Amino acid sequence: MATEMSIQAAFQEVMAASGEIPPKQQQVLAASLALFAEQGFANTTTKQIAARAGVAEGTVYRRYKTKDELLAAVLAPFTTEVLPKLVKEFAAKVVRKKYATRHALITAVITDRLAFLQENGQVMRVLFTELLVRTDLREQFLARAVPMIQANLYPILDRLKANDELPDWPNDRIAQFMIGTMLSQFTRSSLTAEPITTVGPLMIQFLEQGLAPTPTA
Amino acid sequence: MATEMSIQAAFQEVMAASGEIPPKQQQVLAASLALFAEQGFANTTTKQIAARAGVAEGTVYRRYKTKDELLAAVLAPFTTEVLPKLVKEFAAKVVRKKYATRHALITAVITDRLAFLQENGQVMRVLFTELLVRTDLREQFLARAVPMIQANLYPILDRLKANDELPDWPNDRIAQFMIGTMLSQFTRSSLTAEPITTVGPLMIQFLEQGLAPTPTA
DNA sequence: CATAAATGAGTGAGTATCCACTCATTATTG
DNA sequence: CAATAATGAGTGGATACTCACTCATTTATG
Repeated sequence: MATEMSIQAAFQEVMAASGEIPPKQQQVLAASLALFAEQGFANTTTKQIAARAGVAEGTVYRRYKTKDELLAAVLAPFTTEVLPKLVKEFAAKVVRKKYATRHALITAVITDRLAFLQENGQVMRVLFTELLVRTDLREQFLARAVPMIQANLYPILDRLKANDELPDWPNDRIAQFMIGTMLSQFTRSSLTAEPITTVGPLMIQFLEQGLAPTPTA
Repeated sequence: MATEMSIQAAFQEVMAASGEIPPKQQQVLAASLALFAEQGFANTTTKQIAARAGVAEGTVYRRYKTKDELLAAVLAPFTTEVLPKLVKEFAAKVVRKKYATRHALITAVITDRLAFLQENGQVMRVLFTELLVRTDLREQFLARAVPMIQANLYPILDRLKANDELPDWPNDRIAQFMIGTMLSQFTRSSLTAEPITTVGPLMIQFLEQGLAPTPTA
């Protein structure tokens, strides 16, 4: 399952970091993630989690004392491990290859990040849904994600602007257009279960044109 | 409150349609909508609804026999009354004014629909959140919304394509880019509580460029 | 090496709480 | 006074969470 790859990896890291996590606890985490993604957090019972994990209900509470802690445990590796790593890897790659053109940047962003979205579809969905409803989680997430994007993406945008490869719009708007376009496609794909890859080329073209610098420079 | 205008209007229609709805029932509907938007459906209790509506808990169940019916009652007018009317009004306006250019169309869409999104922010949010989690609701909604868009927006797109004002992309992709761009801005605005109007001009420019026809025609 | 002690993951029946929903009773309206 | 609306205490079922106990594995001891 390509779907679980990245998160599996994240769980591995957490395991390695904080000693051993026994296999049943991993099953609990995996079952929680799957059920939260399918039904939403609030509609999932600890009984269901135990059943899908093939575990007694008490086991669910062994390591994580509340259902909310379970949600945090499922989401945390994503924001603290996966997301930073992938943003930085991406930035490093872009910088290394010295993408000079808008086309190169956007192509890289789209292909790379679409794959990322698809691989982490489950967590993305849980995160997204809960962010809409939980004020605290939202603030916490934004406090992490926004600076990360500012530090890694904005310099690249500035460079391209200087080279007249991007219009002189605020960085957050440019980022918004890029991220928004991708997320809207991701949402649609994940709801209709259609493969997201087919949309790639058109998105690239759309973004490339949309983010063309205005001649009034 | 500009926020409640359109929905208030929709509730009015439903009232007129199916006899009288006593004022306390309207308070119940309004309270439900507000709480669902703030906390999500699953995290809202009927006790909370009664409290906010200034009503006894039994009153909540007077007209709507289950909590799910209450959700349906809050959402239904949106999809069956507000949305169709606004789509058709929009299409009629566009056709009447005979927008020949991409710029005119997009400007009209953005200004019009952004105002619409903002006015119906609460319902939009509830609908959006629940669509992510409830399969049945999703199918039901798509079965209504998709044909509506196809019938009203696609012909306009086709005409513009014929006039070389739009690229020869599938209509659903073009619609996706437009709707996605707006929704992403709406989501951001509604989460950060920043006014959405400030983004309008940039969105228009971005979409206009992004949807420019490719010279390879 | 054999035995005892300690550890801690796992269990599942049990509990306190919460919540959607009911209904007998009371207030309101025409 | 009839009919409808509103009330709020009450109910059953579900759900998050607990706890006394088991048992396999690891560690200490003579």
